[in-house]
Amino acid sequence: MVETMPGDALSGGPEDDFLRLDQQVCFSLHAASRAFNGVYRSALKDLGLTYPQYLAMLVLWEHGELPVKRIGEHLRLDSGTLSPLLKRLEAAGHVERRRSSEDERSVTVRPTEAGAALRERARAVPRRIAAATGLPLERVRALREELNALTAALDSADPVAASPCTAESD
Amino acid sequence: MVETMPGDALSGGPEDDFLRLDQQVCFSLHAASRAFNGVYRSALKDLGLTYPQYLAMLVLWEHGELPVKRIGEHLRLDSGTLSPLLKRLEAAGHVERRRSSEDERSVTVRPTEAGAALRERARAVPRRIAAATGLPLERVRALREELNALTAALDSADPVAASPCTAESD
DNA sequence: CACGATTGAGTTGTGCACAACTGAATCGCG
DNA sequence: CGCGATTCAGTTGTGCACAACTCAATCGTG
Repeated sequence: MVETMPGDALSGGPEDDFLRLDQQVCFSLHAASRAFNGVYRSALKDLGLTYPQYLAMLVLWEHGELPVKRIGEHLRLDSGTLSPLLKRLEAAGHVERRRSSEDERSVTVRPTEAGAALRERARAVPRRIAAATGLPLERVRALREELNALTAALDSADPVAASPCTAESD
Repeated sequence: MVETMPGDALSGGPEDDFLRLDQQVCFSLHAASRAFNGVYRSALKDLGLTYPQYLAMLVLWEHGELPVKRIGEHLRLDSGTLSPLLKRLEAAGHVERRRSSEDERSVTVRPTEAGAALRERARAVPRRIAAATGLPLERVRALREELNALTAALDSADPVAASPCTAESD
């Protein structure tokens, strides 16, 4: 019977280095994302928003009024995630949803007055987050660029998750 | 009645730049994490593992046998997340759980033979992921370092999410 | 030894993410 | 015009993440 002990001869190949390195990258990303989420959780508690709800409000504050579809494009989320999220934002009085009269399939979302007022209170949030990162702004900017490039690469490499028409079909 | 139009005079302050930049950083991280998840979803489909389950198996493959507590320390996850995840891994026949005889509170988890065998098939995964990132290994390593530093900073800045004894109490 | 505090795993409830699907509205081509 | 294909929002089901909690085992100190 073969014992698969850690550090054994069985796990000495370069494949395992790959495995280990790889694990670090994706896991670091995963952990950093959750750590950010935790800090936002604290920062947003006063506003009664979760982090994804905050992202949705950012989009709406910036664009004023958008169909669900457009919000999804900004956040890279589909209706399966957005519909319940927006319903919760509506229940909390932050947004208003109504069917478009031009296209009855579409639902237009926009901040209520209370939702717009919330923006003022949200102004304090980014400062807290920036302080928590402990990084200079340039560093943050560089990191952002790299992550965006990485996301684009991953999306285009994964024909399932990416937009169906992204891959060249010629 | 005040219209809060996008790009209006109301949103011209430096606060909004902060808001916008901030949104980019955390959101980029969030999006990259989800993009990674999507690629792993494809790569792990054959193995019948989700991405978090894969992470747990990586830890177990490396260490051979661990109590739930230790797995949680490696992955930065608590029992609320791990317990159901490990039960699913057990139901799939990948791991075995049993109460420690030394400390009846503790549950020791280790790969079954089938779970250990799965490792061989998992060796193909990192290559696929590395290819999908389209980044050279050095770049990946640098990114990992930065993300780890960021996570550490965020954890220490958030007294709730971090270890209760992290903050100095003197 | 006794008893309060702590530790470890598990459960419950909420919310996010995503695949797969439904159903209605719209589009487009014959 | 008519009818199949597409688009959009929403629903369902599964799984992860986390807060708050339960409960039993263990520890520490008197």
